[in-house]
Amino acid sequence: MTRAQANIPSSPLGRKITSYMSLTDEEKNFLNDLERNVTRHGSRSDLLQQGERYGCVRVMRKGWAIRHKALPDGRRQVVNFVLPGDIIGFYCNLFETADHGVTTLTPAEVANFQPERIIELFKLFPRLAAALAWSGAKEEAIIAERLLSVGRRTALERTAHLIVELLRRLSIVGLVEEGRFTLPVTQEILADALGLSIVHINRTLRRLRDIGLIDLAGQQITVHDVKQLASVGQFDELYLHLIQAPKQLEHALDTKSDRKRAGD
Amino acid sequence: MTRAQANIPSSPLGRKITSYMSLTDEEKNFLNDLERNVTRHGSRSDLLQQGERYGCVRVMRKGWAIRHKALPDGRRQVVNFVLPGDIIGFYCNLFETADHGVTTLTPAEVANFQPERIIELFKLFPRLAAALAWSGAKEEAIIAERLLSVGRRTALERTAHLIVELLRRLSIVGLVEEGRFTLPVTQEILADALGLSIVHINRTLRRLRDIGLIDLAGQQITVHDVKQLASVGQFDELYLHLIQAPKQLEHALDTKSDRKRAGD
DNA sequence: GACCCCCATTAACCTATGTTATAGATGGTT
DNA sequence: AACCATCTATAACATAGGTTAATGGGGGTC
Repeated sequence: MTRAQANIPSSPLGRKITSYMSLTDEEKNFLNDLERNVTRHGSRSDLLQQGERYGCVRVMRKGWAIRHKALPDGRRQVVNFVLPGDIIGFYCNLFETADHGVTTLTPAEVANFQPERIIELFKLFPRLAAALAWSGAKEEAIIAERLLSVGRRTALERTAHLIVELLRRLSIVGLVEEGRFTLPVTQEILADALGLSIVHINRTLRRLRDIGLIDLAGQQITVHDVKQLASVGQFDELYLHLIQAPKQLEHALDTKSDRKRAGD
Repeated sequence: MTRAQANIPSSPLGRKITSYMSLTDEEKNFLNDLERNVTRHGSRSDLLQQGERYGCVRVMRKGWAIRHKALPDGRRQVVNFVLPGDIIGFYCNLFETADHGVTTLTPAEVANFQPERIIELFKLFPRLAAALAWSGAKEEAIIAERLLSVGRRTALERTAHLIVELLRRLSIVGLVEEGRFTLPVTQEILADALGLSIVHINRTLRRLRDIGLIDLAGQQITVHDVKQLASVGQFDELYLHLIQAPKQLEHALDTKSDRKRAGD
């Protein structure tokens, strides 16, 4: 348990949590240990199939994936994009079977661990438990925002919104350079994420290019004016806050509850 | 701390958790104590406004509410229905401001407690923490399923699906009698939940009535043949499982992690 | 009992988006 | 270099669902 090593969490998960809450060496070691078992997967491979029994909890270390649900007749909805540092099936392991599938979009590096370790974590490291809970709440907020998109935004607004969302999420993990990032996604997947047809997503992207808001070159997308794109997408600042860090989380964990506990 | 009292949790939350996991007296007492501070609200009153700072965590004891998000120009999406026993803003309290509003649809009875008590709960009762985490995951699953509805199901399918969902969720709390329950909801709210216009929801409900799948009399809705309605809505059995109890949760908490812990 | 407001209902018309079809890129494989 | 599978791109056409507008019912309230 070297101090120097422990202070630089090698796990993307640890790095993500560290960005909004400082961790003790013990906590960092636990996280690093969690992610010890890393597997590699090709592009377009299923990490989890809808209807399958949940196996282990996974953390995306490198690459992209999608969470998706399908109807019996094949219609499909992409629920969310899984980006580096994201957790897959954290709580869901408590369910009997998966109600959604997870499929990689690129070659991916994934850390795997047994769900029991989550329970262990809940018992031994309440601060980590709360941090992960927060992370789960964030995921829910993202899905709810997408529901608003699909339910109430026009195709143009939806598409603009998604691009801004991905830009924001990727910048946190350091994957955006001067408004440019890799979008390893076919138009079919975009369509399934936005509840549109593949033809209409094509039309919509064309419009965004014609307006001059984005540039597309293969899988490279460049956003020229984030503010303008955000305004087209009616991107909500509140929702933005959610993607950022909760300042009070650490404070709450360190101060308030210790006080309470002492009083018990 | 009377044993007899503790065994019958008076809190709907406690009752809900008890339905899938047995609780110790200490845990029950903690939950009962959480819900000590009950407030009453009229119909159509805001329990939380979008953009507002989160105040306290709430548990719906009686009545219905909706979680909703709005766009600047007034378009609105109902994210979920809050039914008796549901928690409002559990994890979200870790956020700076609410990204959604919560409004009652009926007179309501709500229990309130400070977010610090959640942290307390995480530190003192890991089993409860896991149970609540599971509850949060269930909520996410419901929202994801609605996303699938709005993104990929037709108006008729969506509407049928929602009715079956509400029927299922309400039966768990004992609010359905012979396929009949109260739907304290205007067509405008249904429209906002399903991403449809108010006119089209009307058309769709008429179709469901004409087919003979449902009966509407004021706020009383009767489902004649759940199976058929579920099949119209492409209601997924997997998703159904999620609404039921997780058999393994208690087991996992009692067995596996204690073993681990002992080994430490 | 007259007035209102909110809500459900329907009809007529309109449009954003879906569907079908075709052609051209792109990139990997033999 | 020819082949194949995917993917993008457009055009032409179809439709599910949106919009506008008008009507009527039910339940408060003065």
